[in-house]
Amino acid sequence: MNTNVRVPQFAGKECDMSNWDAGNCPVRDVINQISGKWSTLLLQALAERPYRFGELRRLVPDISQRMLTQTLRELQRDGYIDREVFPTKPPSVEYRMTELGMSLFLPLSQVLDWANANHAAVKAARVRFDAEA
Amino acid sequence: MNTNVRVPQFAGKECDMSNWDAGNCPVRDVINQISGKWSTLLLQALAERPYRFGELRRLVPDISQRMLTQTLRELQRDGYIDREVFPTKPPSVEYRMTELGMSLFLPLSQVLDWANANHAAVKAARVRFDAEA
DNA sequence: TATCCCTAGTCTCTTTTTGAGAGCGACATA
DNA sequence: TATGTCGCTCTCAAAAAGAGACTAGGGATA
Repeated sequence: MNTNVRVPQFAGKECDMSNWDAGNCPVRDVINQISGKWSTLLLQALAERPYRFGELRRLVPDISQRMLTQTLRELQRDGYIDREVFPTKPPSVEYRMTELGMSLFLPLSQVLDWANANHAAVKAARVRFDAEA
Repeated sequence: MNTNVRVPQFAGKECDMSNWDAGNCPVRDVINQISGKWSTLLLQALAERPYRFGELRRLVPDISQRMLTQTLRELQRDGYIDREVFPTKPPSVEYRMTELGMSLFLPLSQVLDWANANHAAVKAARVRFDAEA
């Protein structure tokens, strides 16, 4: 076993590459949850204001109920959102972001901004790649 | 069709929620690619220095060759990394980050830093959630 | 009164994605 | 001769995701 593993720098901090296996790496443990297909989308919505289940479903038209429930539960489990049930006649459930979720969304929104700003460049790269292949 | 859709703010910019379906949303188009299980991990590695295929495989022990090849191709297609083949006797292939990739990694590394810093809080939230369930 | 719809899910079934592992071809080492 | 190295690709099994039916209890509609 190699103990002299390279230690890459990013943003001034170290990341121990000797434990990049799933179990030990904090980054992977956190990122794997929020890197799902729907997670960032829901975080983006809930960062703006609280939403109810059905509202989120209509907001993201191509998510299935199954994945919406599941993704919300995972985000709740990791402490990014809260789930509040109101015992109205058709029962209603509201999801809202926590402090932790907001603190995550701060850097995350920078990435979303980057995506907006550089979408054209990415699309151009795809065209180039597909042309020469 | 509802044209008066709420427009959430994040980081001072607008995101048109009326096209949150997969085809039209720039954010989803960009994010969906880099939100794979392995993408951020490989970007993180290649942000530090160029790596060869086998090096990456050893660095991320639990990735399959299939997913490593596939994820690298996708990152290459979107213009984040370059692939250079050296016709040595056992052929060697080097992957290195592009300018575009580096510009993405700038905000992305902020999220990775957040993950490092808040791993404990996330784990605590999980324990709390699992206890009351 | 019978029928429908609303809510926030769960359950089942099918399709897509991922993982585990073999094979490849040319050359180096033991 | 046998085995290992390189960067893949291929096949088959397992896991994850998507589509859609079903639930309960009350309110509105016909």
